[in-house]
Amino acid sequence: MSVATTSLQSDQARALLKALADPLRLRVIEALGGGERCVCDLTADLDLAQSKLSFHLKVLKQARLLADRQEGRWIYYRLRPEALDELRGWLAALSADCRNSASPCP
Amino acid sequence: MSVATTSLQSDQARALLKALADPLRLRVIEALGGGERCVCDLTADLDLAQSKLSFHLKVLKQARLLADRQEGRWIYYRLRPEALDELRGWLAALSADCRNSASPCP
DNA sequence: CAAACCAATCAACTAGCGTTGATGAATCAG
DNA sequence: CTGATTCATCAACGCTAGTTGATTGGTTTG
Repeated sequence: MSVATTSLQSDQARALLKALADPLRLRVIEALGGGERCVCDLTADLDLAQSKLSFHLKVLKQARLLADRQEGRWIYYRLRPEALDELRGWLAALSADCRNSASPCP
Repeated sequence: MSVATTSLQSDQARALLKALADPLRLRVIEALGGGERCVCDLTADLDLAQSKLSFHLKVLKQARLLADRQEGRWIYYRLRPEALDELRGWLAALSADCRNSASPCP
């Protein structure tokens, strides 16, 4: 299954990369690496101001790296592995064809 | 083969992600996806101010995404596929364990 | 040698991103 | 209904990263 979902456009890849390229967001991502968590848990575990966490969750969600669901007054976030896999595919395509030598300049 | 070179530290991953998460640098990366190029070629192809390109090449080189070599007065840059592969490994590890459901909050 | 060329570096400026603290919206308990 | 809880949103601020134009260093050519 999963024949490497047709590789990302570079703009989409860039959006994912940008969303991941923040230390705090990476901590969030890794905290969710073990499975779904609610915001209050994340706030406590990562020792973050609530509005700060909320801001970064929004960024990650807009990049479609996270999905969320509401249950009562709690909101649970989870990683979307498909997004990570798409990015992996994009990286794989990139590293495939870069071993050629240069056409000499002069 | 390649048992996924022991996965990156998250700090190292972050450095790679940050270096990649810039539109101009992505254009450089993709321009080098086809093989080694000299700076003057890149400047022309990407239609960039020389100092601007130089700045971004430096960032990419410091992140060890690029390597360079000098030949006369030209300097050739090339992609380091190992860096991309390390990042891919890191992403793979991340997407492996994130399908658990939450421990309910209340 | 001097002149031309390639690329890196620097200082000054700008803008976008993340932070902070307060406020608002939605849900639930009493 | 009232008050408490959970999370999102907002405006103001500060900082860092990228841009710009000029200069410097190093190499080749005449």
